[in-house]
Amino acid sequence: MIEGDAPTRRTAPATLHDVAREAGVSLATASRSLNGSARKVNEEYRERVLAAAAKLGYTPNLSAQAVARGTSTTVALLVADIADPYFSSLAAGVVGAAGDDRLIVTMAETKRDSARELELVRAMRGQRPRVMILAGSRDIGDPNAAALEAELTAYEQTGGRAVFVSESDLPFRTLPLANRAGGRDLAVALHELGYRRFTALAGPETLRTAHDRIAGFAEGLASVGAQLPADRLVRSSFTRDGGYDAMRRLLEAGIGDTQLVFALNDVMAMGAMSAIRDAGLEPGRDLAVAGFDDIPTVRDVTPRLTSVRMPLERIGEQALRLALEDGADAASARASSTDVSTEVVLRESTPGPAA
Amino acid sequence: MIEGDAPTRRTAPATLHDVAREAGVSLATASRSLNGSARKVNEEYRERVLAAAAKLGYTPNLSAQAVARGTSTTVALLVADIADPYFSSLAAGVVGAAGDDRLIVTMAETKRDSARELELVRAMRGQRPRVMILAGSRDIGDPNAAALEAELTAYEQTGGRAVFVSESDLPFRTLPLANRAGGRDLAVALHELGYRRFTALAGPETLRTAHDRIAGFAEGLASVGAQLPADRLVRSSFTRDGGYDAMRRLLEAGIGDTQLVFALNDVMAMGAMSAIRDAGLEPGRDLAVAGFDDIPTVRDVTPRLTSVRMPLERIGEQALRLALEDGADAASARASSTDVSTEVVLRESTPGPAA
DNA sequence: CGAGCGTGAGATAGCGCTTTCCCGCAGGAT
DNA sequence: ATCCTGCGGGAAAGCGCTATCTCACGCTCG
Repeated sequence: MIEGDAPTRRTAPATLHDVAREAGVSLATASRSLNGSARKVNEEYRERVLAAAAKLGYTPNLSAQAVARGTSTTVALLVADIADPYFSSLAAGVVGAAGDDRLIVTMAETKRDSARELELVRAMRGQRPRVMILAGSRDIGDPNAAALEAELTAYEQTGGRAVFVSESDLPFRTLPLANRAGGRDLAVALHELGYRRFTALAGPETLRTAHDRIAGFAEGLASVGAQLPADRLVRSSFTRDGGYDAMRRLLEAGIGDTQLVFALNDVMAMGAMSAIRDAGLEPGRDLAVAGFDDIPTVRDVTPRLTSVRMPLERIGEQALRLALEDGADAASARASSTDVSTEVVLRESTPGPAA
Repeated sequence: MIEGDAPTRRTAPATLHDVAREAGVSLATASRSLNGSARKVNEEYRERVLAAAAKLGYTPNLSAQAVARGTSTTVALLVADIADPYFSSLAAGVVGAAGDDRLIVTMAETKRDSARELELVRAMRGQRPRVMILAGSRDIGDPNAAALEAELTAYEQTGGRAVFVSESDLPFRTLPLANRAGGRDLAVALHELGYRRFTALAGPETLRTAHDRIAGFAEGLASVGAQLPADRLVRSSFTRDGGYDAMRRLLEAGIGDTQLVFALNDVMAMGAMSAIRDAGLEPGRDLAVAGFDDIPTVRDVTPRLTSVRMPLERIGEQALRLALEDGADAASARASSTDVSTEVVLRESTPGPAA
């Protein structure tokens, strides 16, 4: 047999069949030995199978298992932007929790486009994932909402479980985030520090998360007799550059008597601080800034940023748990939001107004 | 038929079989219509099938396709820590590029543990991914290296493609990162600014990436007649907290005549800057700081951080491209590193030594 | 001492697909 | 007219598994 010294050729991966033959047992026995089925198998056989599997470097074909079993071990995760610390922390939580349950997570980016999101949901359905976690925020009045609902309803009818992180109007399991309460608490805390006149750097008007945070903030101010006038809102995109840009425009238009700028999330706040500096002012001293989310890096910016802590990794874990836990109808299945409650963290970016 | 008003029950997803029946054609025809096989199918039949598929909300079962075709459309991505901006940017690049090719990416975290990494590679092999991207840095003298090599060799023999991002000693496709050259350029640039006495905040001694950056930095200094004494190296973990901690220890021990601290990556640098501030000093003015990677947030810290730009998203894309492109033997298959070349970005954290 | 039974290994029927292979049916060449 | 060819639909054989079913074997029990 002159195969020469040709390099080892491409071979098909070892199959269960190969293992069974190598061990001299039936396919059924091999399968039972390697995955701990309900049935018992003779210890001697079991060892033979295990040895054969190790020898051949056998790894069960997950796809085949999924087909045969009719269930997969996949978790599908949809985020707006992976590079955004908010989503990457959340993803870390999901991936971590999934690993504990030996689930595999597949991930895709919606890029904040609901049409794209819809398309992705369709595509991911093909994986027959056990759960699907939608972490991008919802748009109010999203024209694709109905289609998305239909798609997810179909998905759930076929045994899947959809979970939204943060409020949605859709009838699926939801991990509510305390955006509103957080906004409220922040407003009260800032008021207590002595701040009275605020301007908000808001995300797109339709973004549910942005809406809730602003609404909460306004409520909080109202509760202490202050207010956030409607003209004190600058709209932009929900990103770092959006924050920078909004702040720049605000400064150009004149900040009036604003004492504190509330950016609706930390990355926007960081952009805003840079814009403030680029205008020759000192954030914190000349103009206070507050953010939202408390992403890790806000501890390392100067001045350290006041924010509302969202336990992002934990939220990711909880989202998966919520999806996995059985029973209860979707409507009532909202995680106890105490688990993911927020907390205002006051730092140097809000030193209190000049005396 | 009295089904009552029972809520719609859980049903199995529509199968290709259902679609074929609905359309009144054979399974084969349905399959051919929905996936554009080599064979043509009568336009009228095709439309009937497409209509039936739409009506039933059919989505092809990817697992079944993978089993039948013998190939998957999965990309497996291994990173050290998803929440780390370095890896999340890289992941964004991979996910983006994968989306263009209609590939699905599954993701796992090694937590910088090579034993865990090995285990994950094994597990992911079960998915029969088309490519596997290992993005965590290699350890020099990693005791699991041989086992990893064996595992990946087996993987490639069965038709998969493994790619390392950044240098490894293992014989697989590699996307080399210009860690050494970047370190060299940085050293020269800093020297040119007038800095002469440096201390490095290094990652673990065994981390290949850290090693290369330091080595390049030392080389760069040597090339201009300066040097980095061996006792000017503080070891710690490769994270933000590692940077903070190393800097704290350095300050406690006394920084001597050090003019500039070179943190081996940006998150460490950010930690270090916080440590400097917590010690009552002003980064940039009292002690210059330089980082590496140029992650997005370094534009927003104060002072803005001097760094070496690594086009992370692009690197992620390239890694996938490299994995996908066929031909050539693994050894020679290294991406042209010009595509992912680095660039020193001087900013305010290195204003030049006091005159 | 034979019927009944639990045990556990093996054969086999799927799971939802793809992809041969087979065949009947035009249409062109002879 | 006859033969061959190309075309395209359908039957069916897998793909790598799991789970049901079958069945031989060694027991216990009356």
